[in-house]
Amino acid sequence: MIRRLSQARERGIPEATVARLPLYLRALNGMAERGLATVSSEDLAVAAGVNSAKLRKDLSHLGSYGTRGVGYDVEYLIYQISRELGLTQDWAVAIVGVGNLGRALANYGGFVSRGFRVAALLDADPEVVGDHIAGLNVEHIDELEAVIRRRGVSIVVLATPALAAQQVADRVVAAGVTSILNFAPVVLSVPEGVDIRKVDLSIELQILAFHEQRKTDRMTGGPAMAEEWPEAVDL
Amino acid sequence: MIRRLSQARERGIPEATVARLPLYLRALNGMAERGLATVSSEDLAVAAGVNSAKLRKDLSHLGSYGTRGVGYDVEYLIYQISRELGLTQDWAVAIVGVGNLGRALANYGGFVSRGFRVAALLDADPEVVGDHIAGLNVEHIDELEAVIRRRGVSIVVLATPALAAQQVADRVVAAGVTSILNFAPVVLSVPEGVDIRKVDLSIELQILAFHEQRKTDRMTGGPAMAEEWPEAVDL
DNA sequence: CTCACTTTGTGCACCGGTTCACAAAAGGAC
DNA sequence: GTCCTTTTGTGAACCGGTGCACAAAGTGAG
Repeated sequence: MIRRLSQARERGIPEATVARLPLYLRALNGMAERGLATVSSEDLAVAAGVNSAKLRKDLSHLGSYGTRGVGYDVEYLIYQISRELGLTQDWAVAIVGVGNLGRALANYGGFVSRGFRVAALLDADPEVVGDHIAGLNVEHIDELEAVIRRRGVSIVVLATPALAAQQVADRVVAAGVTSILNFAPVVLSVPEGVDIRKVDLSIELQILAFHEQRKTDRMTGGPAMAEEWPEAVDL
Repeated sequence: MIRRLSQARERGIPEATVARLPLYLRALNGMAERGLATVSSEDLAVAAGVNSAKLRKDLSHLGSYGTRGVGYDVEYLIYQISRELGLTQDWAVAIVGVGNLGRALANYGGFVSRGFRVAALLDADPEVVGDHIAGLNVEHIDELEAVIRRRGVSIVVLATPALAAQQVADRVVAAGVTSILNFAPVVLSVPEGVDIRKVDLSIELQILAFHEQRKTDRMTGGPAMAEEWPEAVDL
C-alpha cells in the first residue's frame, strides 16, 4: 500500500506545531525502543506532556497518518516527523566560542544524536585555539568563513561573550548561514530571512523568580510595604 | 511626590509580558551604564527588539510610569521592573548535576549578576563530589533535602542526565521547592503549583533545521522525490 | 496664555492557537 | 452483514496576545 502525499499538507505548518514536533519525536523514539508498534493520541499526548486534541491537530498538519480505532504506527510516525523536521539529512553545526558553555555543548552527546553533527569549534582566544575537545581541533575565528564554506556548515551556535556576538553573527550571516542558535545575552540584529533562536538562562531564571515571588506573596498576604520608590526621587 | 500604587496594577500580568520584562531590564541596564536619564518607548523597544506599542502595553501593566512627551526615567523603570520580577530580593539557586553543563552554569558569571546566587552544587557521582567549582564544594545528592532547607534554596536547576531528572525533581518538590529550571531532555511531571521551565538544545536545533530545510527546499523548487515510506511497510 | 510638538496609554480589530465536542472511519464480535 | 467499541480528524467557539491608530497628557517656545 502506497500512501500518496496527503492533500492536507500544502506547506504551512503552524509555528507552535513545529515547536512541539521534536517533543513527539522524542516520546515516539522512547516507545519504539520499548517495542511499541502503535500508539494512541491519548498515550502519546501524555508522554509528550500535551493535550490529546492538540496532538491530533498537530499531526493532522503533516497529513492523515493515523488509523481510526487503532492509533498511529510508531515507526511510520517517527519517519514522517523526522522528514518534516529535516532530520533525514545531516546538518553540519559550528560552535563559536569555546568557553565553559561552548565546551559543554561540544561534549553534550545527546544533541548530536539525530541529524546534527558538530563540524567545527572556533574561538578568538589563542590560549584555547588548538585544544582538542570532543575529538575536534579548536580553530581560530579568523578561519570562520573558510570553515563554514569548506565543511558545509548551515547552522551556527553562538556561545561567545555578549560583546562579541553581534560581530560574529554579522560574519556568519555574510558567509551565507541563515540559522543561528544564540546563547549570548544580547538581542542580535540580522537581515530578513535569517532565523535566530535564543536560549537565555538569565531570562528563564527571572521568569521563575517572578512566579516564585507571586507564590510567596500570596502566602504572606500580598506584598509587604515599600511599594514606592525607596528614596525621594524627582520625576 | 509620592506615587501610590497604580490602580492598573491589580495583580495579573500577562505571561507574554513577564517573559519580556527581563529583556527590557537588560536594555535599561545598558542605558543606565551609558548615563542615559530617560528613554522613549521607541528607543527602548528597538534596544529590546520589540514593537514600541507592545512595549508600552507591557509597561502599562506594571503601572503608569512614563511621562507623556518625555519618556521613561531609566533608573526608576529599572527599579520598578526589578521589583516586579522579584529581583530586589536574593534568590538561592541549587544546581543539581555537575557534568559539563552544570559546570558551565556554575561558572557562568552573568546569570548570577542580579538577584541570583548559586548556593549549592550537587551530584551523585562520588568522583566529582568534593570538587571545588566556582568557589563551591560539590556535595552529594544525598544531602539534597538538607541543603535545600539549610540554605533556603527556592530555585533548582536540573542539569542531570535524562534518566535521573524525574527522580531528582520528585525529591526537590517534596523538599518544598516550587520553581525548577530543567535542562534534561525529558518531560517532567510535577504537582500543580510547581513551575517548570525547560531549556532544550536539541529541540531548538530541530526547529532551526525545519526552517532551514524549508528555505533550501524553496530554492531547489520543492522537496525532492521520496515522499513515501522508503521501504515497503505494512500498516 | 496659546500653539505646536512629542510621546504615552489604550480601545479596538485582528490573528494564531487551544480546547471542546462530535461526526466519520476503522476494527472486531457474532 | 449488523452492531458496538475505539479512536481519529476537524468544525467552531473561545482566548490570549499583537499592532494600529488616536486621544490624552505633558513640554517648550513665543
